[in-house]
Amino acid sequence: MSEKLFLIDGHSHLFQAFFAIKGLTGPDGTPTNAVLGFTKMLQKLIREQTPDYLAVAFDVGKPTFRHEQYPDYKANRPPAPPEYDAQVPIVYELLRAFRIPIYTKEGYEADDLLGTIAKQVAAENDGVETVIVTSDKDADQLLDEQITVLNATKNRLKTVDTLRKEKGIAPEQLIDVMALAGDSSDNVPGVPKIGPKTALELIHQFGSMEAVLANTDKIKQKKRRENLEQFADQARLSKRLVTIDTDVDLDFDLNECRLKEPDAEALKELYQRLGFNRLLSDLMEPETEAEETAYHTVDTEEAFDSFLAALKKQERFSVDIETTSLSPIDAEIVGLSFAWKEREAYYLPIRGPEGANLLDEKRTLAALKPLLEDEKAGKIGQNIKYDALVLRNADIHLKGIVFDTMVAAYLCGSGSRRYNLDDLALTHLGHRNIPITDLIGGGKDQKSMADIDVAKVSEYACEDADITLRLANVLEEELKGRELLNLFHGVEAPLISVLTEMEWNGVKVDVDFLKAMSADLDRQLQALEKDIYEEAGEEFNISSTKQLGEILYDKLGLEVPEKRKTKKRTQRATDADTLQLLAAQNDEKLPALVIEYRKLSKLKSTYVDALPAQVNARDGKIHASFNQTATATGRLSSSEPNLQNIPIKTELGRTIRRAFVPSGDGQVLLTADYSQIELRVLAHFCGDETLVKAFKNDLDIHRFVASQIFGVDQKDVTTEMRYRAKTINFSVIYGKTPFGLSKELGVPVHEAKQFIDSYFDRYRRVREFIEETLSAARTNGYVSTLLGRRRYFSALISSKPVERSAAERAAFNAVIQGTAADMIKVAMNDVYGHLQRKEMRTRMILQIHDELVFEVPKVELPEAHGIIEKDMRSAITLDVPVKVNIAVGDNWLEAE
DNA sequence: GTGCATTCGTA
DNA sequence: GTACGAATGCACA
Repeated sequence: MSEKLFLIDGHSHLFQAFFAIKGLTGPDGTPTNAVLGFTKMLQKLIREQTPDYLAVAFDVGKPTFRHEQYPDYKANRPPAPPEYDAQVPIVYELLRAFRIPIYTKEGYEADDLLGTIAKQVAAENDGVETVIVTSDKDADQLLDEQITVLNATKNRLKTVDTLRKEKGIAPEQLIDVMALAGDSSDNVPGVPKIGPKTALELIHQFGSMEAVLANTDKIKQKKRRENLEQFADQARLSKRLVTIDTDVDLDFDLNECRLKEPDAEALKELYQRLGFNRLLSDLMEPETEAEETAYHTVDTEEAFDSFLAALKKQERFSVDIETTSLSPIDAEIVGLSFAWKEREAYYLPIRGPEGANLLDEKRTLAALKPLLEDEKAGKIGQNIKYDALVLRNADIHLKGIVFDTMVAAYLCGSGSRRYNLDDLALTHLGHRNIPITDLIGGGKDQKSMADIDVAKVSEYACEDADITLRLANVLEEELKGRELLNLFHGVEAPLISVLTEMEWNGVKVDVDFLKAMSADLDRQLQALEKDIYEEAGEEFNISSTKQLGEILYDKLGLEVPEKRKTKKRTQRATDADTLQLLAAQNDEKLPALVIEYRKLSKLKSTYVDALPAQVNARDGKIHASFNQTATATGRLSSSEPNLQNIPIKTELGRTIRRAFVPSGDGQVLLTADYSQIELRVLAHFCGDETLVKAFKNDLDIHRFVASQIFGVDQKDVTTEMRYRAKTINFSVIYGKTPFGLSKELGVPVHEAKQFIDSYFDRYRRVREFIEETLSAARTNGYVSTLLGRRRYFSALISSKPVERSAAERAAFNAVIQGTAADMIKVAMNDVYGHLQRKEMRTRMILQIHDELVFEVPKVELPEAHGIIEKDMRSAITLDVPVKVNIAVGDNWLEAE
């Protein structure tokens, strides 16, 4: 078992704490905020990381060797505030009380000392791993097999591997990247026009800075090449500045750093003086376990056998899986925890540090598989879709999902939008969990759970299973009280398995097609960029709304169109509508060019370049997340990437859909979308005879409404009339105001008001239904969808008209949008069930609010078509017919 | 680095 | 006017 040395960059943490905590002083008025933050960090580090050795390094404010090379080094740093300086000696005192050695050396920064110590320890002590604790990313250059870098505030551990994964380079190459890019906060010059991204690209391409500088002839971009040639020496200087000196002449003794018990008396005295009462009381009496729990680690075959026998007897149990990754598709199982009785739980360790007692992965999973796949054994989880996906990776199809605390809490609709276990435990159980970040950190490069001490993971995992179980019991009652049990057990819980399967399936993407498209867009963008600079008379960042505004309104002197300030009124608007106006009102070509530029760069950055980066290397597919607890109305959302906003409205944009293809030979894509679902829902709810009849007769609803409000025959409806009717139809669903409609249609407000009035005159029931809905909502405090999904509102009775109207619009819309969401969710469950029972190979791969996309083996096409159409149409019976349009093609573009 | 603001893609 | 998520720039610490 190797030993661990933790080397802390003192100022890095002290400074962070200084800004993170505000206005804290001791009894005598001395500022103590930074000291408190530092102390907490230190305690947490000692508690959770169990260092064997610990040392802290500080900068001393004297000029360093870097200043000698480059007097402007860090010249733009404002001096530290006096409240900060005053706390440095206190931290020295604190560290002495903790009996932790402090290292400083004139002329050097803390980084240099940490680097020197780390490399020295690595060279001289085989068994000692060094962890550098800092939030300064410069330290990443020190990474090697025995040296890692920990950000203690974020609890994120960097290793050679994570650096390679993240940036695709080795630690020493990082120096070159930083040298080329420079660093504005340290005033390292770098090479002009080369930022971190470009620098990384160059190093990828050439391997090192010197190689870049020697091969500038291979660089296409003129300006970039010139800069690299002209500023080569500046790059070399930058490299000297950013390189951490690992060869400082320093008296270092590892033995001095061995962690000792703190000097309790000195610490007590210090805490007292600083007024750290909480820490003081912790020091006096150890924390008492508030709740008696029985958490067990099952780490032998015998223990597992009796555990499994007990588990089999349970009607329902909670399950939680610890893994090595947040992304289920590449997660490896670290362990599983189970609970069926409150305050009791079991943890099955599968992976752990060297030497830990573990269960065999294959045998354990094989033994659990029948039970996990047994529909009759009820599974309870927190975000159990994640666990289901992890198990799916191990070829276990989790069945019998009866409760998900995250989904239940979402349905109960606190509107909090945060449904993580820790918050739920706090609000529903008054229990404070061990935060996961305490164990493995947060963010995207978390420390691997597999490297954490099994006993610790066990405690954490058992708590999770236990808390999940206890939460389920509480939330089930809450659902009941809100009459949400049917919606939960009938729709949302079954949907979890459907979403699991959909995410697991993923969607195949033609990367080559997108790559070609990217190159094409790139050429067009470069040409546009050139034209724009010419029109503007200077180069600027076109993507910066601020800079663009300055060019348009200040330099070119264009007049700001009326009502064209941005929402928060911080700037003058430059959105597409505004630019369109500017183009129409002025002689300048610039606005139109910028519109075009924006269009292309949006497509390129958001889709054409972003999608290939999301493709999973193992199967060439994108596995987006379909989130069940993200929206206020009951819709799903999609993320990483969002596959619910793939372009369709413009010719160029929609060609992106050509890249979405079936994953196997002999398959096609099938799309099935609800026609006018929200208007049908509206017609159903309000029961307006005319509207209902129009749908029963399968009329073009916009044309029909146009003929009625403009008083002409349907055959005489012009394109313009239909367009206006369509806009009004949508306005109704979104909560109409004459003002908004006038803007949308480009007609005067009074005219827009006339449209709305004549709409409501014609469809009286719609107006009445809106009034009834809002009246009930004011009484109840919530609105309900057809299946009883609720959304709560408080602003409906606000005395501020702006707030009140906004709430009214959202409330009414939530009924319509939410009911449509209910319908497609039911349809998804039904279709999935049917496909499964018939053992078909047709797979659901996407949901876009009113549309489902499947990949279908051609031989199954007729049957799949029939099932999908029927299940979608009959998901919920309305008083109007439900229409489903189905199309088939070799890719998503052709299947529309 | 984080969070806000702006913009823009979808239903 | 409803409901989202992502990319970008930029000010903030």
